[in-house]
Amino acid sequence: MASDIPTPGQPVRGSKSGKPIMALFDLLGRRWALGVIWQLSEGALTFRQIQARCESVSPTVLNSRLKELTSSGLVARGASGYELTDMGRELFGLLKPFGAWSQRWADELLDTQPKG
Amino acid sequence: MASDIPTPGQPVRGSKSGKPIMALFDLLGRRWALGVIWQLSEGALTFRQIQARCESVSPTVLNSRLKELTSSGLVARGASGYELTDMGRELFGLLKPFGAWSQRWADELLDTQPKG
DNA sequence: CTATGTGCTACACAAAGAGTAGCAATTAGC
DNA sequence: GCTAATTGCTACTCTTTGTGTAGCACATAG
Repeated sequence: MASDIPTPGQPVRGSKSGKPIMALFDLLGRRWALGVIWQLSEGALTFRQIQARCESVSPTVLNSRLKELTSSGLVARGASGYELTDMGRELFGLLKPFGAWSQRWADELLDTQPKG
Repeated sequence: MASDIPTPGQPVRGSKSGKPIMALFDLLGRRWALGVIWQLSEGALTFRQIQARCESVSPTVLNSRLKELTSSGLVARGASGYELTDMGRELFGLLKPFGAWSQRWADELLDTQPKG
């Protein structure tokens, strides 16, 4: 449903105050939301291409995420498929360092917990 | 269940490759995961304090998130409650800019979509 | 032995997501 | 116009995840 897409300024799941950061966390804390943004950072992709890159995402969920991200102004439909908007690319800019960090996290985690 | 906590290096929900970034996105893309890290950034909090700050989080889910974040090395139990580890604080460092950005996002969004 | 606060568990219910099938629309070749 | 392939997407059933409320076991304070 379009109406439960988290929007800053109005109450969202888990935050009656509607604080922008909570709306954002609600939006990004849904399955595949972060992954879709990540995939689109390299350029526009069609629906089926996104599906293929996010191995197990069901079309139902992908469609929901795309609608949510679209009406949140992070994704738009261009000639060659779905792509990040300016705001979407800004957000990816913040997300980008997570890539390198996750590597270090993985190393440290596998070091301290060698198979658990 | 402890066994389906996303861990880099082994397949996670949505990524058979076990890429660290996908494990991280899986971990953070669960309800309240981002919010809990955000709340803990200001200092240690007890279980009930976290509950109170994340208005509608159920104890079931909060307990799951805390277990996941703990065994992922981002959160630990100290004398005064749950708190971020060094890695957790590092991750919050990456997350921090999202606060300011979400404000601008909110402004721009409410400007282009003035109520819907 | 009550009173309060803690971390949590146990349900019953609801919402979100997975997985598969398949349709309407478009493009291409014949 | 008919077939075939590809696209975005809906429909459906089933499983997983999260909500909401109650309440227990433990601790500290009186």
